[in-house]
Amino acid sequence: MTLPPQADSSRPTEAGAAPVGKAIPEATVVRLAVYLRVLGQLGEGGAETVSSEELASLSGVNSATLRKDLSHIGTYGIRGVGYEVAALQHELERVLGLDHPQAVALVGVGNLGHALAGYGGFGGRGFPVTALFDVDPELVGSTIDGIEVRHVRDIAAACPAAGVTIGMIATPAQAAQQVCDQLVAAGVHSILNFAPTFLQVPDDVEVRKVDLAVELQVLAFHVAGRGGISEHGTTSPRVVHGRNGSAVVAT
Amino acid sequence: MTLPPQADSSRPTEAGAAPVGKAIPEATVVRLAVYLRVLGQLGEGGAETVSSEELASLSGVNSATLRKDLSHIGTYGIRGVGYEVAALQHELERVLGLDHPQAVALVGVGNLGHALAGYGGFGGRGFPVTALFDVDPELVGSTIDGIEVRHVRDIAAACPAAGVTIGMIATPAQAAQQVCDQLVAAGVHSILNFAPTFLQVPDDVEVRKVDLAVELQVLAFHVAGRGGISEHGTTSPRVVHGRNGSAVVAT
DNA sequence: AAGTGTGAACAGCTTCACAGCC
DNA sequence: GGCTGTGAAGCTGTTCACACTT
Repeated sequence: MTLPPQADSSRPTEAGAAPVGKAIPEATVVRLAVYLRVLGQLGEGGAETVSSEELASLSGVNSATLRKDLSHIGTYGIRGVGYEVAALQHELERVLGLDHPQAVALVGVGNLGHALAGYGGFGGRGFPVTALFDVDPELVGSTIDGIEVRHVRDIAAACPAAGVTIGMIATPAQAAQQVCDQLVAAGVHSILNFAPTFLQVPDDVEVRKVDLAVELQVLAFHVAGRGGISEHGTTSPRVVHGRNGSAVVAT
Repeated sequence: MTLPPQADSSRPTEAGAAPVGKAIPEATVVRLAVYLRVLGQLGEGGAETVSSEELASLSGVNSATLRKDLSHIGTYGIRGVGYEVAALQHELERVLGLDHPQAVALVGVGNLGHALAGYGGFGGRGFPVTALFDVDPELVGSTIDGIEVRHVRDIAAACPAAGVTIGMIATPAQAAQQVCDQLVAAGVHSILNFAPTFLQVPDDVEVRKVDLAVELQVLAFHVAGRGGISEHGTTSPRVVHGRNGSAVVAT
């Protein structure tokens, strides 16, 4: 067994016709999502413009990093002033593909899955959960927030019908690969994996993983005394510390 | 498929006296946790030794990366043979600080928090949840899996008493910073943050973040067509595959 | 005066390639 | 012969520093 040695990070591959010239680094994409959230909070707070310094600080990154990130998507700042909150927000939404909702399918409605299904945050933010699957006879047929839980074997049929573009796997590890294969067969090319296993997928499928056990173990490592300390993020930024206290975010 | 990485880096800072000579890169620590899981599976399967090639492939990384990672913690391989599964497993547990349990406090027992509290996986893996907190009067006083939910204001008193070393924040964004400050005041130096906000903490506190909205947005970006495609991991590794497993879903 | 955009320096992590040991 | 351990090379992403704009 072996595999394609692919090894890179950002790919030069241009899959679609994006209005952007070059490829955007993965690390940058992650931060763009963070900036977008902060911009939303700033907008609610009534701010019209923000400086790179301020936006960076609220996002937990270095201001040079932020400016470079934004330079990847074009130039939307005003020298001497900063960025227009609303304009930048819309631009980021467009780049991230949030201008139209992405239907999500959730497989595995056990403990964690059930919580994810009921987690209102998704639907409101452009990620409506439109399909639920499980194998447990007790669950299949029941409904959660108005969505019926169907049997995993229906994935191939139900996902396309529901317009699903993103799949979330919250099953036990042993089942994850199989479920993943079914999602892929159903045309789902983006998967968020909560199961503690490495998923093998074709080259045109994107998998992101959230592994709670690993997160805790990394923290344990730091508790044990080794390692430096800083604000890392799984998803988040680099380091940077801030100052303790002050600066409260609006939300 | 491929994949890059992550989001964080490492710090040179040496916080404690570890038996290891140099500092271990953050990226390496994350992968060590992954290797440990795979070793556990191999051990259950009866394997005595593994080659770097096999372990790497099952973990989704390049074999050279794996060997370099292990070289950071000393030399436990046998040239011409591979690694002893059990020995390496114990060594990794030791390095990650898993030889004694880390008590976890969970703040925010709403939707997600409740699922995390009930998620049996933690206690069994050395991370017993020993304290729960919330502000909702409906929840305070109730018990989940035998643990009483206490009011957030008791954090400072209850955490030290329960021997808490790791805190998990699953509150709404607006409350997160305040809760974080209280955990820090209670002596908790390692925090796993599920709230969508950047937490400001003193230099000696480690924060890791899990942001579901960001994960979905990054996936949306790929659905939208930009970006290369690969197996990324929030937490996870690089590439390479494992084998397709059979097994049925159990939930 | 203030703040963006960016070339260039820097740092860290990954991969190669091979010497050395079993 | 097979496989680990590791110096060296290659990359990617981050940070600096400053020219340029408003």
